[in-house]
Amino acid sequence: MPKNDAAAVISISSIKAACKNCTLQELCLPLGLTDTDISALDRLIKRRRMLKKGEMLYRVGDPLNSLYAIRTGALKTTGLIEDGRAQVTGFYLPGELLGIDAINSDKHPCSAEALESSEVCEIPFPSLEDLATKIPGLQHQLLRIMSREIVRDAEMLMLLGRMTAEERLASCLMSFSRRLERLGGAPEEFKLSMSRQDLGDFLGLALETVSRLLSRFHDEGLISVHGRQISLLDMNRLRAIATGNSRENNASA
Amino acid sequence: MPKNDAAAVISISSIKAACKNCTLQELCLPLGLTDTDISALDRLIKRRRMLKKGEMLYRVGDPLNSLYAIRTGALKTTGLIEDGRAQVTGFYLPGELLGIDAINSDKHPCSAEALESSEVCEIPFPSLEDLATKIPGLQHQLLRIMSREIVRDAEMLMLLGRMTAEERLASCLMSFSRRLERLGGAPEEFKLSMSRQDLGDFLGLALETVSRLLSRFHDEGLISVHGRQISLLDMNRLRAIATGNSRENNASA
DNA sequence: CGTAGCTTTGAGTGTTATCAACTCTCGTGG
DNA sequence: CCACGAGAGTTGATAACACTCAAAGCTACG
Repeated sequence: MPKNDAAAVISISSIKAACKNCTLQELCLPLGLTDTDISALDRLIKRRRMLKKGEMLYRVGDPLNSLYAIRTGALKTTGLIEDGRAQVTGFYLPGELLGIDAINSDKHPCSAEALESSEVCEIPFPSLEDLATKIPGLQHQLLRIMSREIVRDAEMLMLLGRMTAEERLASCLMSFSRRLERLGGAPEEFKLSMSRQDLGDFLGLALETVSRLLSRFHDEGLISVHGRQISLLDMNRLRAIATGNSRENNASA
Repeated sequence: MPKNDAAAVISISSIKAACKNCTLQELCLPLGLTDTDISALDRLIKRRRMLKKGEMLYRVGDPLNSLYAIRTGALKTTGLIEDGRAQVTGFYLPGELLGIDAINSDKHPCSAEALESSEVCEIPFPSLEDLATKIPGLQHQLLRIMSREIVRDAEMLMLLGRMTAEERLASCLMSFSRRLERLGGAPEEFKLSMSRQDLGDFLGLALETVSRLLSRFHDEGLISVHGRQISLLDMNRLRAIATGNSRENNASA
């Protein structure tokens, strides 16, 4: 059975413990640190935690104890409005850091749920903060990661505020592609780990709209869709749509 | 003439230089620092910079040299999509920190423009980072501010993704009210420093929609609008609208 | 006091949500 | 091994909310 949840996103061979041996090192916290610094960071990592699909890593209101670096799998974070409406605030892939939005109030302002079997590194926050004062490079890396999150959120604001449904979906597909490529995967072939509903809740669209759009992109030869398996067939046109560069020469069938 | 641009947002009497004497201390970077620590921080602040209405503090792509703490006035940050569409990614009031989204790439990913005459403290970032390694409290405060920004962005994501135009505007008004109150101003009476266009570009709405909605809120007795002068007359109902708690008992006139 | 920009208001349109039915997929148990 | 059922996804019809275009009123500044 080559069909493996975790492998769908990226296959990582080194299950060895230490950050030192982790393929994700270049994306994660230790980027740019010396070997001795990484060892110090290593000692902090409390344990690796396995999550099954649907399992919650933390919930809204939980106290902030640790940040989580994703090793394998995929998670989503969700905020809540009282009435049924849900907003998915983000999808998180290996090498990305979860929980930094809790630093402000010492409580998690959103919930994090595994979209597939996932493995995360738990990093006790007080220890991390303490270590960061001793290792300037680590502090800088922490600030950079938080800043990147802010930039990414700002991009989402742009997306939700000013883009059409078509542009949002194209944007989202390109984003997955880019991030997967960074992880060493094929940038034009991947399996979505989230439902159409999740995708819609992320993009501010009804799940039906997501479905219709995927079908349309498929019909137009931009992508190929088989359930959650996606192939990007025409990245250039997709990119053009995502960046709004297809508003005049719009070849809408 | 009591009508003063800066005073419209908040009247600050202490124009004295040091953070030590700054009314905004409790909102800004020095929060929770000891006197000696604040003095150290003080020595960093390069100069206070005055901005006229419409003046740019920095533009997309400018290298990150400093962060900016707002003393008086108000600014907006804007991202850009090629074709005319603009997204206002945030409005910034006194006590708030500008530029932290540039840490990730050492370049400003958005532009910042003064909405009225404003005064900002310029904080050279490398020095700040350096000092933060020496003062754990400062590092923590920096992380907290960045985390707060992430939380606020996530709230905007919710707003843009799942809220109706009505809810967005109510939300926005309540946000201004809350932030102004924190600054010591009256929470139900304020003057918007931005145009309907800016408001629309922030909320993901057409300026006409913003205008219509303000008129409707006015007619319904929720607020009073005279140009940019706003009074919140029924905060409770406004809050209910903002949080989506008025979806059944909707008293649309 | 005139002009330019901002704001309001109106009419018509379009994109996307909603409601609804049907199909597909996959896992479970007979 | 096949049938069944539940959840996920697709597709269609209809309607609403917010956009666009347009014109007139207002404000503020030179």
